[in-house]
Amino acid sequence: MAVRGAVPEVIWARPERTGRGPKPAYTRDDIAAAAVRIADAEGLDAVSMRRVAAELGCGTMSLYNYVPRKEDLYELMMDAVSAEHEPWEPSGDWRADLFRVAHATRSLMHRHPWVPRLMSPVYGFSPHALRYLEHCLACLDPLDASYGTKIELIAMLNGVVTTYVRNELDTAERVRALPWSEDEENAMRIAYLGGQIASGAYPRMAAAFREDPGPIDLEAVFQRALERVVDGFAPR
Amino acid sequence: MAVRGAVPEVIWARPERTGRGPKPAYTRDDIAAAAVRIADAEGLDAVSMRRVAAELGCGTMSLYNYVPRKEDLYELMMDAVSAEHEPWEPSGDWRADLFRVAHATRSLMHRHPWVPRLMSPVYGFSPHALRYLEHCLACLDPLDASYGTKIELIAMLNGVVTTYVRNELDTAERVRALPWSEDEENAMRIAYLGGQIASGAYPRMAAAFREDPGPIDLEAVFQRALERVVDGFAPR
DNA sequence: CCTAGTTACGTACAGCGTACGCAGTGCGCT
DNA sequence: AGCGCACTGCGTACGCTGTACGTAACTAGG
Repeated sequence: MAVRGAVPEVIWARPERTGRGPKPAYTRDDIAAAAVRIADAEGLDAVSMRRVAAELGCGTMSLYNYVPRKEDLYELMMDAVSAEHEPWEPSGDWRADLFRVAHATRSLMHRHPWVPRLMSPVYGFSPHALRYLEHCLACLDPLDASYGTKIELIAMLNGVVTTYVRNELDTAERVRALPWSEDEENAMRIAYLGGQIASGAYPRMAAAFREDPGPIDLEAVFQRALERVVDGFAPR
Repeated sequence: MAVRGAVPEVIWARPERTGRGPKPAYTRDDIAAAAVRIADAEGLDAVSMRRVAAELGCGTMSLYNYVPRKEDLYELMMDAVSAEHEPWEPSGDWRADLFRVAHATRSLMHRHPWVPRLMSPVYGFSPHALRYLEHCLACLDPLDASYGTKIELIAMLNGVVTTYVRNELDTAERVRALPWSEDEENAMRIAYLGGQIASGAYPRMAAAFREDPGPIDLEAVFQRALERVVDGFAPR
């Protein structure tokens, strides 16, 4: 009896090729790459089984031979982008190495703006995600702490990076679903916010808006956030 | 000419009642409460325009008189749960007050497990979200820092709380969409992870798993994370 | 060689967001 | 007072989604 449809099994435990029957026309990498290409160009919501199949040039239902559920397609996508994280030799300065990893993750998310939306611990155990985690732990070898603490630190740093970049990209990613332009979206939100502030109901918010911050350097704000998190864990 | 369908306007700027025509049968609060009830009981994906209309006892398209787009329904839901955040008189100990806010947010998310998935800066400017933000700033009055820094701190703390609770609830929320049970899901992931670790390709991960952490106290891990973030901002 | 298991793919179904048309209602203006 | 218009309520319909299922072609193991 052939295994049809979804079955309780991680996609990575499924062999790509079993030996019997015709040779598969595509690899998992082909499929993941096609899905990533669509998500990069048209947003995550454009990634449908039909659309990916069309991108590959096969029938919709053929895709289900490779990917039992849409959820598994997301898992392939997240693993594919994790593969962009090429591990390097740790320098011995764990703090600097951690910052380097964080900046690499941020730029990865800028290349693939849908990643923050998909970020979840359940995708943290794909082959390339494990390689990434192992590399982070290698960077932390010089730090004298338990693995439990190190993993807490990595999780928190990843969380902060994700949150931060999500805030950077959120409107940009969601604007695709809007029936109007990003400018109109921003204009209307600012107009409403201005009205609320002017109402006097939120005096501290009003004061915050009056405070002149000077030019905002997103890169600097990000770096500052990273340093604060790391300092909270291991004060210098 | 009547305003039909979506128009570039925040839902909060739309008056609930304009004076002309028959009296609306429902208030925004009714609608938000119905949607929240469904999301709490059956998960966020069960919240569809049809389902909410059915819950209210009206035709699907009648809902569009109140809520121009589904996105606005989410905005109503997020404001409705923000309203559960009743501001209190700050104690003068901003650190303790911040922790109290964070714990309240965490327990709110446990009551409404779909909140982390919806958490986004764009919902941060609804009436009750503004009230919440103003209250956080009030708690930070004793802290000698610019409003810019204070807002960075609040944003980071909220981000950490969201990330943390999302990790707690993620599988539980997503298990509803799975064609198998949560136990099977966990079992298969652990089985795969165990195999990978045993392969020897991830020595530090393997060491981390051999390390006996003793009983894990989620509450303590959470509190520790909060303290680390706050310490990173304002070392004692 | 045979046959079981696999690939490929068309059809079909239930559900989604929502555009549009029309009937009925009651406020505001003349 | 009464006309007209803005509004509410709602049924229908369109294009989209994930995916269950049936069928035909193919190929490797016994």
